[in-house]
Amino acid sequence: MPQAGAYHHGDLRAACLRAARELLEEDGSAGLSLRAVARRAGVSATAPYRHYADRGALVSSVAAEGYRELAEHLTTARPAPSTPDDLAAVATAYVRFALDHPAMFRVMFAEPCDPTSEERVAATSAISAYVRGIVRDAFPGTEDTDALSTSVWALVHGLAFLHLDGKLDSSTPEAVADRVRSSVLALFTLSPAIRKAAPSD
Amino acid sequence: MPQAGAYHHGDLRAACLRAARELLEEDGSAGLSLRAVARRAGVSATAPYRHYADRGALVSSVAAEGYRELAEHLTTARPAPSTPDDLAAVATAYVRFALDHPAMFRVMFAEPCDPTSEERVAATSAISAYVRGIVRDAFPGTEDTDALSTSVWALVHGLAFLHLDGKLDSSTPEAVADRVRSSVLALFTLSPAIRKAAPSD
DNA sequence: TGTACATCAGTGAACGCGCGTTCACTGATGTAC
DNA sequence: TGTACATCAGTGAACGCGCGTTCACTGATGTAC
Repeated sequence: MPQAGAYHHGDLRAACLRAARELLEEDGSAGLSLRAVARRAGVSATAPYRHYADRGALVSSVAAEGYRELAEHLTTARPAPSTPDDLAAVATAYVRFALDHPAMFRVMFAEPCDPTSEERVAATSAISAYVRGIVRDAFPGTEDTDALSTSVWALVHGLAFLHLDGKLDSSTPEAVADRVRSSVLALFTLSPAIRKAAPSD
Repeated sequence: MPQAGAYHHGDLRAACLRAARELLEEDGSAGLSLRAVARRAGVSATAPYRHYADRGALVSSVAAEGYRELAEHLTTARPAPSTPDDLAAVATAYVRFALDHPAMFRVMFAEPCDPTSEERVAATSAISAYVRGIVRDAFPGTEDTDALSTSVWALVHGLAFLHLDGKLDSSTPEAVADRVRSSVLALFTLSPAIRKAAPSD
């Protein structure tokens, strides 16, 4: 019996993923094309069809890999986050990832591809579970952890895209980090004004 | 002297914008192509070049129009927002706009086009000024209004994209509205837990 | 008022491009006897 | 161990597509005298 995928090329499936990654790193505004991936992998334009049903399947795989890398990047930043401060650090890491890998980030989120791909769904829900975990640890008294987790993810995700799309200045890493940090913390230090303005909500 | 743009076609510049809008409304996942716009406007493929330097210029104009519409949509939702509750309503309107006009929203934010276009810059800063205004009114005691405004915008923007990209369920308008509402408010009702967890921040 | 001219919005053919996907194929690898 | 066969990864030509942009042009409109 063959070692999985060790026929002619070696392992074209993995090689395609690697090639796709390289292309995305090299051109931050690139779209991902099957042909370009094949070219980069040193293989005919149609070879990838032996491993991916169509372009969408490749994109989904690349995206799934991106989610895993993002998750890893976040846990590296703070292995056991448990305070608002840790949360801010993780938020910064998220935005940093987006800015350091813009094309990949767009493939992960902006590329319209099969939203039911198992790999993608699993990878995405891993991220939201991760965020939920941090929020639970950082704010143990919270009633609706799910709502708060969504808020946090959305806040950070929005910061990532606003920077990525040039709506917020991202010329230096420090400026970005400061903004992310202060944005995250600003929401958490609002309390006095809020409680006065909306006592019944 | 001619009435501005009233030569052969009437006003092709405006007709192109209208055509672009129609195309974006009809196909929510459409990219915007010069040729498709020309076709829809009933004009040869090259006619738009009399009015736009290139594709990017058209896209910038369309995006600018989108920003203006978004702003209008928000002020219609709450003409004089001044409470956290108003803020939640405006947030919901923002996300609703994104979901009702997905292709337009992507052109406005995800389409890589000239970020220095005067029209675009003006329209974008109008939005951020608007958000800042609400935040100032809703939370008069806030120290760093800019940071808080950025947070609010990012939160809402992130919610818009996470829904748009299928990371959050958007099957019914009510579900979306509830989630946006509770996400926005969750951040504002966090205070007790936060202050306990991060007294020195 | 009428004519000659300049302007310039819109045309249509053509360019070269990269794309996703199909198809019949080839040739290396693995398998049965 | 050796041979015949089946499998299947990768090939290469071809399809039809839509795109952005160029160019020399045409013909309607506006202007000067």
